[in-house]
Amino acid sequence: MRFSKAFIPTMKESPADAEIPSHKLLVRAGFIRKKASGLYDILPLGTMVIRKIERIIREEMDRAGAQEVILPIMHPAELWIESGRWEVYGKEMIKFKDRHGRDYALGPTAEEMITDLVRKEVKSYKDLPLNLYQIGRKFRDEIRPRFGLMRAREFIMKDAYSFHASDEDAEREYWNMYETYSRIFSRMGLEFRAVEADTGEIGGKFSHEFMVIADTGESSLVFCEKCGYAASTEKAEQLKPEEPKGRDKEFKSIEKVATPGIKRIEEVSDFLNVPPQKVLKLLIYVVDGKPVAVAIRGDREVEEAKLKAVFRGSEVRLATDEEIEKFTGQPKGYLSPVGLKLPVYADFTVIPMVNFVAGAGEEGYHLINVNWGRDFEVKEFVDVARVVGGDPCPRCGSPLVEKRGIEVGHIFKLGTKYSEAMGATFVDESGEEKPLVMGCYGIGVTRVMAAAVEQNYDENGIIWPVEIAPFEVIVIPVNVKREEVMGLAEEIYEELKKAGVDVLIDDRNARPGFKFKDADLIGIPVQVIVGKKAQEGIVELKVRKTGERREVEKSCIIEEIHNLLQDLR
RNA sequence: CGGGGCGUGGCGCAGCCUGGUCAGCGCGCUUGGUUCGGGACCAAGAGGUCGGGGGUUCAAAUCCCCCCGCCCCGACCA
Repeated sequence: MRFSKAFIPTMKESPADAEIPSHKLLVRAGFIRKKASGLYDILPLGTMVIRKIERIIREEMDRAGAQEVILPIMHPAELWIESGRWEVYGKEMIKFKDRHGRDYALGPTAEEMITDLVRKEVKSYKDLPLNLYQIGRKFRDEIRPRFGLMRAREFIMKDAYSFHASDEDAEREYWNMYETYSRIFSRMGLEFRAVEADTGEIGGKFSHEFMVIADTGESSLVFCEKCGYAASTEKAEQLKPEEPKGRDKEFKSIEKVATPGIKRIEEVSDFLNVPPQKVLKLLIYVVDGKPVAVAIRGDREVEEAKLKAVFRGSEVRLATDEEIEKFTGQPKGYLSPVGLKLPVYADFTVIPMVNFVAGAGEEGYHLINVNWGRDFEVKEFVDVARVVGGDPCPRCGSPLVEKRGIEVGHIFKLGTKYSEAMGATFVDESGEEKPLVMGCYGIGVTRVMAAAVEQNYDENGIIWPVEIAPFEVIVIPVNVKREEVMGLAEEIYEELKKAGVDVLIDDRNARPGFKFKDADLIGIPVQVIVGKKAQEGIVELKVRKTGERREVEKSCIIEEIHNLLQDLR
């Protein structure tokens, strides 16, 4: 590709509406342009990156035994009504009517579409298992699209769906996809973690999110460097502490102290001069309309996703002030587990607590030297606290590391949710009709592009991993008017092309500094600078990532570049 | 949806409070020339319904009303 002919509109300044690095840089470097909120044009460079990402995904999915299909983007409403999701998916789905008044949606995901296809064609266990995938556009009318490609309303996704005769086989495929995804993201040169994820209403342990590690990530995760445990903080478990032996021997007598106007944990902690870890926080939640009292150590936070899982609720929220009064008869800010009308569920963090502070159940007073078991009963110890970095690993006890991540992939064992709703059945070996067992597996292709930038950039621009870089090499003739410079540059360019290297030549009649800036900005991994020593047949190789430069004699350029690219992979 | 901010040539912005001499700057673009290893310089140019509509006024980018678009934030006192 010749830069002079290519559509690569770079710019010096970041667009005013871009916030995060990937958004700014992808726009500045000419990979994308915004069309409207959450909608982007993907320019030639961006398209090249997307194609490379897709190619890796295709190769690995095919290798794993999946087969590619292309399903309509327009989804007939009937299928969504059948699965019960027409209403549930609600506002996020873009719905419209055709000229006959029939309802359709632009597909946000394709469980219904694929299940419909498979239920019509698959009748016997002999046709199973089956894993079908597609790479295409998805539409989600997000409440608030943001961060460029990170949360767009139209995006490219690879979605795969597998069908099985048994739970065991679905599980086997789940782990097959787990391995496949790990290979895919490794090949892309990304630092990632597969974390145990919250499974929402479906339940079970079979859901992993693949997170690209980046400070700007929307979700947080913890992992153990020793045993490999990794989980989203929406899911991460706590190591259950032992109840200290003889803790009752330490019990002091409970006392009521005046704490006028002191409500918040920090205020209480300051006022009574005790660390927040010695204060009990009591929260009233409403789980599917019913009040639940949850006690937790004062410095910790409740992870609502975990709470939801523990109480198997579909809707969890904090109680309002009025509800608190109604449910407990106590004033907000001074809630006490002692004498509480509701059963107290206590987080694991409460187990080791002794002689702690709690509200007194009346305005302006707290209790000190409170002890569970003596002063109030704990109905059950539950694991609802949000795990943070430094907490012990639930598997091996080593300290966990906490990082932020961008979710680029998600694998899920669906079970029979859709097959039952939509009557997708098969006949097994004994002639019995059963629902198909399903799994689904997604990768956000456009998001991978953004995440790769988010993880790989510096003050000068993007630094693409070789495997997904739009070009592997850029040849920069420093002065296109000097024959020996241009001649050598062209020669190298042709040779690299012949050698199968993706190469761009910056044949623009521009000053060198300008070209260097652009080359850094668009992030091509290896730069070949043809300049001063062209006459002697010597060029300079520069590695974008490290800034390392070395002079190379013309005859060994191809070999040197191959080695460099190999090292960078 | 609630809260905040923004909308002025392709991009980044100033001007708005205190209406008039306010259509401006930098970058980019065109032409000519000089330059040529880290976003050059000189000269001459082109390019704008000041988001849209309505209103106030002798006069509106500027004040008022409505609409549209874009960005950011949105639980954790129990």
